[in-house]
Amino acid sequence: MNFSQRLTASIYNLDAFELAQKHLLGASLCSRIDGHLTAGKITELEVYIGSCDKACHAYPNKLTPRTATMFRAGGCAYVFFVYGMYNQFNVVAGPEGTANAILIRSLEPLSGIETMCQRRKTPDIRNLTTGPGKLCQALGITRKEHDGISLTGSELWISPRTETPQIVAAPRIGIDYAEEYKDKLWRFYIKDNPFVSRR
DNA sequence: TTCGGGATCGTCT
DNA sequence: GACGATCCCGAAC
Repeated sequence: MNFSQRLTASIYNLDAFELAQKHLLGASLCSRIDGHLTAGKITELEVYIGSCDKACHAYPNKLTPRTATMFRAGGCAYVFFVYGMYNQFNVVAGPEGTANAILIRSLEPLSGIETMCQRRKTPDIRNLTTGPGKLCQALGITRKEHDGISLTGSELWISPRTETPQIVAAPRIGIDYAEEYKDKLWRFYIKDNPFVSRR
C-alpha cells in the first residue's frame, strides 16, 4: 500500500460534517516521524463546532493560546494535551476565522505496525490505535511538536479513501459537561469495523 | 498567582 | 466498575 496521495488544502475548507463523513472517515492518517512511516485507516471521529457547541474548547468562538490553531484555515493539526499524559489529534476544518475541528478517535493499523507496537509497548494490534490518546502515541504525535502543523506537508498527512464506508452516527464520548450538546450525534464510525473505541 | 478539572487509559477489584 | 496518574489550560483572585 502506498500513501503518497494527499488530501489537498481546498478539501479541508469544507464544512466539518461533510469533510468528516465524505472525506476523512475511511481515509488514511499517515505520519513520517523520526524516520518511521506509520499509517492507519480512520474508523471513528467526532465533530466539534466552536460557534455553538458547548463541548468545543473554542466555544463560544473564544480564541485563547490553546484554541488559536482551531481558528486557522482548514488543513492544519490541532493537537492538545489532557489528563497530564495524553495527546489528542484533530483535523482543523473550514475557513480561517471559524473554529471547527474533527477529533480522530480510532484507526485501523495499516503500515508501520512494528513501530506502533514499540511506541505503545504492546504486541496487541487491537490495542494500538483504538482510542484518541492511543493513536497519537502509536503515530508519534504530540502537542509540543505537532500542534498547528500543516496536513499537506511531509510529516503528517491524510491519504484519500478508496471505498465509501457505511457510517453510524452516535453521541460523542466524555463530554457530560456539554449540556444539550452532549447528546448530539456528532460521533461517526464505520459500521462493523472492529477498530473503534466504543459502540 | 493559585486552583479546579479535563474530547483518556491502564491497572486493580 | 472505580480510581489514580500528572501536565496544562483558563478562570478567578
